[in-house]
Amino acid sequence: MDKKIATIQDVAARAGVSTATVSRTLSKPSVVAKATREAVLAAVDRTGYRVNATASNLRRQRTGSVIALIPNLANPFFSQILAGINSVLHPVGYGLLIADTQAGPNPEDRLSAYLQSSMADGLILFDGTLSAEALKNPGRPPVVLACEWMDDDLPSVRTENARGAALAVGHLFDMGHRRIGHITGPQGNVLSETRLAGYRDALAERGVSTPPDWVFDGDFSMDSGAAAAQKWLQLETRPTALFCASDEMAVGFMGVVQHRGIRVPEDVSLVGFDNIEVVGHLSPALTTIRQRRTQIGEQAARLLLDMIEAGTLTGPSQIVEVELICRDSVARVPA
Amino acid sequence: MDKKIATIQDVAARAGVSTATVSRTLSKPSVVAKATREAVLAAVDRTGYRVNATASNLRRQRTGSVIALIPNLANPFFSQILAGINSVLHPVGYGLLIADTQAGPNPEDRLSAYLQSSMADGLILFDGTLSAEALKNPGRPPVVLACEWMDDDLPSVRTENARGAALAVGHLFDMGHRRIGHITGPQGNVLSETRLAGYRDALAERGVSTPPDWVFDGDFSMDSGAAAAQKWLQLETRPTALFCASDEMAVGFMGVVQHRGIRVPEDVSLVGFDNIEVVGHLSPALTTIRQRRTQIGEQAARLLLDMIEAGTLTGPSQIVEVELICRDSVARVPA
DNA sequence: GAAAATGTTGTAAACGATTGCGGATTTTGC
DNA sequence: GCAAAATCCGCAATCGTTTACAACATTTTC
Repeated sequence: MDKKIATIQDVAARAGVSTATVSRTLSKPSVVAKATREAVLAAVDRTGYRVNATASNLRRQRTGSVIALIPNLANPFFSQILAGINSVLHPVGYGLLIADTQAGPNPEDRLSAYLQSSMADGLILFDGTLSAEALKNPGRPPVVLACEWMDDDLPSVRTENARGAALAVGHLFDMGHRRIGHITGPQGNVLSETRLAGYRDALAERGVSTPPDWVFDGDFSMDSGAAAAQKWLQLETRPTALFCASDEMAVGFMGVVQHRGIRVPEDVSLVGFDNIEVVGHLSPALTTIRQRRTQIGEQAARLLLDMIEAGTLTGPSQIVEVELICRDSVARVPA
Repeated sequence: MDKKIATIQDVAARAGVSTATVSRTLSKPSVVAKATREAVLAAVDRTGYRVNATASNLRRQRTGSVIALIPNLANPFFSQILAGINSVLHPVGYGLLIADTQAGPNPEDRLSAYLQSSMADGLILFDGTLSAEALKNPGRPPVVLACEWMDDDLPSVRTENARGAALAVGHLFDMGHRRIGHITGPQGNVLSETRLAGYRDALAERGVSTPPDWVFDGDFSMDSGAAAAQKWLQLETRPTALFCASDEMAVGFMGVVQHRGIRVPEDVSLVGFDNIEVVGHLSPALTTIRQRRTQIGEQAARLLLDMIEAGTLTGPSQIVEVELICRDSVARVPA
């Protein structure tokens, strides 16, 4: 059939009009007369023409895609966010390119490269630790930060981290717990620090004080949750409840303590953060703070599109709500 | 500083050469004289020039990206594969576009759209149920199937599904189990069917027969594993062991039976499939069949690149090895 | 020392679309 | 019935590269 892929010229010839008219029929149908429009559409149909995105993008001085820069692609936390991003990008004709910042040697250089590469009309950045010089360059494409954020005034979409921590700790307190520990995220990460601060504030507010060795260093990974469990086991007086800065760490923690025969929640209560899918299927199902990942992705994409459209480098940061999901990993402590 | 983004013209002017020479310096440095080369590179440096990918792609009749078509982006199973794909694509200058096939209304049309969209030089398809007419079109870009495969002779990269099933069932048999059930993947899916067949063959080979209600319909999701558990609970004579066609279903199953106070593996043994990260942290840690997801991604990407390079629509299908990972979810049955 | 081979660079034509401008043609207003 | 306005469409330039071809200079070969 189609020996070659049809170009706009072929369509124009077939419909007996100029390429300009074909182009207009496809992009602004209202300006072309009904009869011609139909002729053109018929020709498009018969030739199986699809506009060549590359040529179109070149002429329109854009790329038609945005890049999501993710610290670690293998982390399932991001997949749902990507789905959210894609769901808004695709309908308006943008493609989603993905790249992991931590895969290569020096992440900052790679960010710079992406910023200048003219490969995308905008970026969504999931790694707040990156702060390339290139972000200062006024000629760069728009960037929005998702989840994390930076001191600079880059627009961002993030969740109510402090409130999430407060909800978690408050819930434990309300259930009678007074010995409440915490497993942190990686040092230097804004998420970790905000959640840690939220934990401290919530305790202080209620007049509860805790020894320093009840906060365990983690890095959001299951392994680090497991490591925290080892430390917890060695404590002479253990906290009766833990607020974990990520669900994954809660899973890691629960895995090792259960393996030791310790019961959750009877012997230790746990609250996670994120509400990743698996934690609802554990036994016990994990009580956690829900982050609406799809919504984060959607809002970040929408914000970025607006910025691209408006040709601006700034925009309104957005906060998405968290929610406490009560399941079975928290026990009431008898007074 | 840089008021406008520099073009190849700017560089040429600055270096006092033609644009052709600049282009050559950047792509085939060997053909330009050392002195000119250095002058050009210096000019590139001073102007901060980066080649405009869109223009380059247009001229070279390519797009510089490949699309990964994934049934469900929110499924963490794929993220590691994507990481693998990206790790081979990125170094050679290809971008990775992602799209989910099941997001919109009619997946087949969307596949066709992607095939014709001239948005990518090739596709990696993770959904073997799609069989668009467009695949017949000789003008389409190369496609490789990953994980799944089709009756057509599309090249594919997949794991040893049958052998995986055989390993799982064999292990259960060796541990003394004779009442072995199965939770299947979605109907009509090649993976489901191959694993189911592998399960049946392994049993037949050992002269074990099982009633039909010991194979439970699932769809790879945790929820379906949980549903299978409900059915299993209602059986009057229950299998003492289950081979689950996915880890996620094993997790779902384990969640509900443990919730009912049934012990794994003392009361029921489980073997999963995939070795997703979380199952190593459960209590008990899940015995499973490992699929090398990163490797699948890498090989699929490499295969596709070769096909793009060679301009062919076919290529050598590849099988990647599986491995039995013994953990704590299988108990020995006393003779 | 002429002819041939080799090496280096520039000229200019693509690649396939979009769009400002202006010329026809039709409609509207009076 | 005629000028003005509106509508529709084509011409041709343009986006930023790459690359066939030709031109010229320099060596090599015999």
